[in-house]
Amino acid sequence: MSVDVTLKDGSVQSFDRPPFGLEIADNIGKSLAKKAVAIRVNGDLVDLTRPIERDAIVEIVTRDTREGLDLLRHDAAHVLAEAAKELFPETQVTIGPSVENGFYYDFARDAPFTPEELERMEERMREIVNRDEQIVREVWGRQEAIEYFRGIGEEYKTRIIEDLPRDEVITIYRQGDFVDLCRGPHLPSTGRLGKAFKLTKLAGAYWRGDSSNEMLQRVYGTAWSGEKELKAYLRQLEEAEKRDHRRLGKHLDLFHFQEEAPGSVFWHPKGWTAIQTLIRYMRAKVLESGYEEVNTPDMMDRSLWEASGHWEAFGENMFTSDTDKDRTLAMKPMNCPGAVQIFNNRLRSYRELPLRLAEFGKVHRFEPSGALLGLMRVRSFIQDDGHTFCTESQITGESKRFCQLVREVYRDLGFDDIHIKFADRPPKRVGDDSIWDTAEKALEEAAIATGLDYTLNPGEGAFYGPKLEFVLRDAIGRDWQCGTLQVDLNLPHRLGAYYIAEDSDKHTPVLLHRAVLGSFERFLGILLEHHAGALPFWLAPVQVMIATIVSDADDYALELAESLRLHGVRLDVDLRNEKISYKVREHSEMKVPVMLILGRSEAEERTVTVRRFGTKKQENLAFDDTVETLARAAGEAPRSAFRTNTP
RNA sequence: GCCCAUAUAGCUCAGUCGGUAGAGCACUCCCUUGGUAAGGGAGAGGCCAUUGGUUCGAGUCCAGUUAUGGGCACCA
Repeated sequence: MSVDVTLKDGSVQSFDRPPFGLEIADNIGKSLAKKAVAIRVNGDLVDLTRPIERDAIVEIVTRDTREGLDLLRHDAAHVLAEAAKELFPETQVTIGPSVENGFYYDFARDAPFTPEELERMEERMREIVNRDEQIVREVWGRQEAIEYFRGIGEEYKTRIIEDLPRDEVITIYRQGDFVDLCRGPHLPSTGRLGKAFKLTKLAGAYWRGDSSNEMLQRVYGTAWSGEKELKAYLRQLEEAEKRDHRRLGKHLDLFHFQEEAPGSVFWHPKGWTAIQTLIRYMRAKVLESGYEEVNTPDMMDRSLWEASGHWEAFGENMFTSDTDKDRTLAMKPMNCPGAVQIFNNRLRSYRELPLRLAEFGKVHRFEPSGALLGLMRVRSFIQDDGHTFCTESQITGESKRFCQLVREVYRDLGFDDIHIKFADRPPKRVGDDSIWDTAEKALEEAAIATGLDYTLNPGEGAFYGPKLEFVLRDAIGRDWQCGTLQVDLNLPHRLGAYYIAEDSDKHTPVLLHRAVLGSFERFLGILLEHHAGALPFWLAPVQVMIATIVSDADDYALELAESLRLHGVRLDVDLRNEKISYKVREHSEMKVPVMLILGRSEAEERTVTVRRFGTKKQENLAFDDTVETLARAAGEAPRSAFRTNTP
């Protein structure tokens, strides 16, 4: 019996018996064999140690590919499980997949692991790698597997097997004395894992991801194809930590949190300036896009929330007040019911549609304590909210208009890498399928019209309608979901909204909920991390710092400051008795976009030395030119503004 | 909400075996007027998150609470 395998380059290797992936790799080259982690046989990933029984098209998968790395990480999880079982035999294993940047394994045991035990497990993992144990695949009978795992007290593994489909082939991987249920494939031996891994953290995690189940002990680790990659990853973590908006918020004196108001921000003057600048910008953009701005009450009677359905669905996350003994008032977690009241306040004609109401409303949500995270997840925040009342046939046009707005805003704010997620009908929903058809088609058409990438999230829509979600990628490659467009086929009806159509009858409008930035608080957090704290000129709380070299220049500095201030430039003056290098250092650390440096010669010649953030270059300008340039920059739209922080 | 960790000066952090709290930066004052990332000196600043317990004695050990962080669950 002979087997021919065809390689990626079209060449063929012939064997007179079923070959192993390892042999094929070896025939191609030693270095490839060294990097190989699996082989792709007619499209399926297969162990390097498994014979290839018949002719096939094959491709060696190496550790430096996406798939190879996943496999490597999965192996790391197995080695971790082996280490845990050796050290703590009473611990039960459950599941251990590869994840982005690494892997984890969930264990069941009475007491959580301690940080010391984490270290011991990592040491043991290195021993297991050094032992270079063969990893052997075996096919077992279903009953045999259940009895085996039950016999050794592995209840979770037993349950996993019991829940597998009847016809599933049960495969077992054996490495040393450790035997685990696994689909595979795996490396030929533990030695191939290499040294580029590290256990990183301990966490609790619910069995099967369900909070009503017991909590397991999760051990996270990271693993890479080589030590260079591991180091690069650890460096990247450090970089992300430096950009952490919580650190920057403190350092740049933007905001703080304190115990008395968990999840709510104390905005300092500089932080609030940035927020207000963002709001001003968004206000101009939405007015330009055909919205009118409204404002609705922060607290409204419980009955309204019952009518809207919020009380039942989200009541547990709403703050309430019983100051008035006779009624319960609730803080708004969303602005939409208020917007509907404005729509309902008088009879509406179809001629008014689409009616676009924008609201920069502050909402309060009682988020679970464990969910709070700096500015990213808070209990009260300002939304750049908007509600459009329209007819079914207007959904497409309105959606396109909104997608256009989102694109412009994101581009203005410096985000060019954007994609859209389209969430269509969930199994449980309200409304006829025909109107879902219309709504989904409208959103999809609008998404396509943007020319941006979009992906389908099947069944992820809200019960009241499908939605688009706008995701942007920041400077260090992280994705943030910010904008959203949701069609609501439910709320207008629930709150009795209607308009008089051409046929003189009452019709229920469709409501579009939409936000571009989402929450101003969170978006500023994203901007801070994106820019590593160095906000662009138009957004910087302090745009210009005037620093003197000698006190003889003080009067001149104050004159320049006054002139710039009159032209709308946000600035500070540093007349302190300090050396100029000291001042430069300090204001550079505060990431002020422009420093104007004044010494004796500037004062005498009525010039200004300009130093922009991120560069050491100095520029000497006349007094009037400086004022004019900076005044123009301060008045300009964000995108075209004085780009000072991109050297 | 659940699991784990953490909480010391405005900030970043040290504090051994339980014996009355320390550094650097920032701040105030003095000297220095110096040309592009830290000039020098002096001073002030702490109910060691909070409540209780153990102890002759607690920043330190134990328990509760709160907040924060990392995860899980949640995210209208």
